[in-house]
Amino acid sequence: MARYNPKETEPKWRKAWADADAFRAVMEPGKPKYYVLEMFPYPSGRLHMGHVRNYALGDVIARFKRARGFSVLHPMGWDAFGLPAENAAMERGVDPKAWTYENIARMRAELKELGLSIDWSREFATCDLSYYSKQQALFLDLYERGLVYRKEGIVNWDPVDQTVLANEQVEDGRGWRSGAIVEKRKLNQWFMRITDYADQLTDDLASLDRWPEKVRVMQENWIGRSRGLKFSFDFAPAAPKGFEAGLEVYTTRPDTLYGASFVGIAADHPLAEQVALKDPRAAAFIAECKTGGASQAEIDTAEKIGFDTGLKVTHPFDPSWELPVWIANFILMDYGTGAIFACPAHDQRDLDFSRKYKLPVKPVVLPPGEDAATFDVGDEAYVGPGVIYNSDFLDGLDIEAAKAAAIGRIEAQNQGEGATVYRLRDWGVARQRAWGCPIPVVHCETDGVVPLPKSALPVALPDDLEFGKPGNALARHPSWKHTTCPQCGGAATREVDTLDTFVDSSWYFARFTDTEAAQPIDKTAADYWLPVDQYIGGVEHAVLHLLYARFVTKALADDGQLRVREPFAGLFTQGMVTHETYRRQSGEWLEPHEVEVIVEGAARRARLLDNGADVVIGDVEKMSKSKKNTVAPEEIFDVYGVDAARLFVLSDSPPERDAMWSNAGVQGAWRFVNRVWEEFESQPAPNTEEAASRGGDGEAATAVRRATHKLVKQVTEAIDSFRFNSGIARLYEFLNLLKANPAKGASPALLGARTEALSAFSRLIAPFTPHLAEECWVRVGGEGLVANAPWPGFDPALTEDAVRVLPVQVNGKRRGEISAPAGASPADVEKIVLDDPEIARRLEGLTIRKVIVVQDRIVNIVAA
RNA sequence: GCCGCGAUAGCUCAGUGGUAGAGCGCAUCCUUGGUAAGGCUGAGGUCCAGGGUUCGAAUCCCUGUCGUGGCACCA
Repeated sequence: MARYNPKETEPKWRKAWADADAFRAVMEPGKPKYYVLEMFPYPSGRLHMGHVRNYALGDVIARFKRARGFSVLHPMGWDAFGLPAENAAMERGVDPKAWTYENIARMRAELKELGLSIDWSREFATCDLSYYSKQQALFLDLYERGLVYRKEGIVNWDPVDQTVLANEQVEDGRGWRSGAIVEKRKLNQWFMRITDYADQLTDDLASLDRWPEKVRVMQENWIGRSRGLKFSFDFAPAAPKGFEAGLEVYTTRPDTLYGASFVGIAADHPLAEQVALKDPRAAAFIAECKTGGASQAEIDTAEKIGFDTGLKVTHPFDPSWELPVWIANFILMDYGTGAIFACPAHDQRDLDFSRKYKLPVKPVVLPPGEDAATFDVGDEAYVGPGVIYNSDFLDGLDIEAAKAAAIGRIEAQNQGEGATVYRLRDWGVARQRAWGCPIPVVHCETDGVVPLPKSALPVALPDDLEFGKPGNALARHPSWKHTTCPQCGGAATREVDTLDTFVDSSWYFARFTDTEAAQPIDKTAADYWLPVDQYIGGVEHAVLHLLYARFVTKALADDGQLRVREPFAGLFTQGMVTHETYRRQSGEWLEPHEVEVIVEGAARRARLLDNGADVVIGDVEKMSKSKKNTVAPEEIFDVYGVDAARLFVLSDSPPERDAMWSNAGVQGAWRFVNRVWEEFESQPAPNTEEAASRGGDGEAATAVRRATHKLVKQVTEAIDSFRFNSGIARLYEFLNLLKANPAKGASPALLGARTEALSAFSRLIAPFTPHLAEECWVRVGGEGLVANAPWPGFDPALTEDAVRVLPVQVNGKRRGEISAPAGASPADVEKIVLDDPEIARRLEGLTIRKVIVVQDRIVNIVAA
């Protein structure tokens, strides 16, 4: 008997799919559509196990939906602009474009080896002129709608990558790629008005019922909508210059206004700067605030410090009540108005500050059950519910009513109004990099910033960029930027900034619906295919990419270019692929293939393959180059075949959790592949006589038939609910059942049942191990490709057993079992139970209080 | 600090009110012309802890412990 040979069969079937053009997506009116998309890869040049898992997961869905009769779109492309290409150019003197396209070629070959059901005719890279020129047209559309603008602003500057970063790209005060401490710089910058959509982006999260709750919460927190009151304090006696209108503050707790203790402003507030001009001590204090570290740990532990400006403001509800104005280091200029009123009794930060500087602390919210005469806050601010007191006209109200009343009074006094404030800032989209989509705008001495007309597109990148030194190679190109102004015809220079690569990825899913269209987006194709029914990728994009894509989709919908207002109806965030780590005694990391793991009973140890030296087995961690705990997919494909690798990453754990790669695990999957093939080979080739005898009686045949129908049901449900690992577990079990009912010596009835079973089985494994499935499908006499075969159905009647074995409990303890027909009435079952001699023996001397029969499940007798 | 998630066999995980399961690993035995293999059989579990609801709890509720992810001086 021939061992299953993936090296022969796998390429053969990939060729068969390509020859048949099996995965071309076609718009078919009257047929339900399904758009499956995995987050497209950055062409780093190497496929890693994370990719294998991501694309295998998507492929299961795509193949399953195809078999279920959907018209499926499952495309692939490349997120190809970005810094790594420029870094490679700088380090190795290669051309970023050539480097990128070579990487794409290599990764495409590796991806194709995975046997994915992808429509490769739609492939594109974001660095293709045919893509980014369309993006330039979209940029102009958004510019025209006022959603793109330019302003001087303080930006995050990454000194290592020499570029501006969006807020979302700064983590703990460091650049998300370089890890360098981010500096604040004042620059002219391009922004997209994502804040215009802050409300929609928050509200529409509720409609994304097939998104993980976790991601929705993260986006909601990121947008950070809060409702409160903006109002101005009047100065007493006289306002400083420029503040005649008062000092504007924002609060979410207007109900606690009578607990006010002081007013605080950020160190970089304009008023603080003005005070510093006259008072050197204030200037020194502000300088001190700026020396604090940027990392989260430093911010957390930073002590609250303040400086009394000597200025006073009057309380809005009592002109005779004066409050001091302090500069405080814990107030942020870029949130709200950069100024607050402090109510220490009900805000921990204000309380810490007030205790330190001996400022008054007056509680105004009385917790339930406390006595107004004795209640006091110690060192812990009270932020819970309660009744307002010590607060004049607000006394006796609950918190929500008091908020409304206070806002009403402020509005009546014309001192301010209820306001909604967001944490979200506008999206800075310009990058000072050459390997990106050029911004289609020129700078003219006469006309200023002038967008190009669409007829002047595309603005192509030059092919002869010099990457010898850091900085923007586009800016220092000798001729590229020199052009003429489309308005006055005079000399002008091109914008040398390029777009953030997150712009590239915020509409690519729409381009996939028609990659040939002259317009950026073909309305007919987009209306047919969008939204993406199932989007799959890493949770690390929960905020950045997924928020930008939602914003751009809404903006394009408002521009009439898209019908959908949300791009991704379903989102699945898969876990990472992890692996054990290994180190020498000296602490150096070791690659898995340098190590031999030895199992001794329950214990495991490891040694170096070279010289047998002891190796320390470390924690299981995400595969990473730095810890050397990676396994190259190519090497696995070579040894075990693609199907075994796919099967293992899919079977190991639930898709949303981390999957631990292990050699033993992939070997197990490989053994399964072989055992499956063995089972198909042991079955006599189908002929009409046997096909006619399908079904029939005989206990084994019936058992196999029932198990088959149950299996179809279980696997179908498992795939539908993204529990691929448990679907595969059922397939493992089922194979064991087939082995227990072998073809050798089987009755015609059993052979028939086996034929039915194997036919279903070959289709059920197709989403997971597509090559093996094709081979099995041929063996079982299937017509055409299993990739085109319909999903097996099941007979619900056959998924249930006719006779049930019911456990019998006495007082909750299992005391025996009885057999009863499925669906037997409680009275009938009770009779069977009470007639059972073993049960009767257990009940001797006891009085039966109650008999509980759960149909087809269990019987419990309560007795004393 | 706030919001999640998890804890079930040695490992990775199913099981969401009704007899505690799978794969891998481990052990015994068989096969030694599927052989960097295959097969039979088996051992192995206070379902994290405590309390509650229930005839009945791994499952529902409460409290706690440990691990893990995200957010965070956001007024």
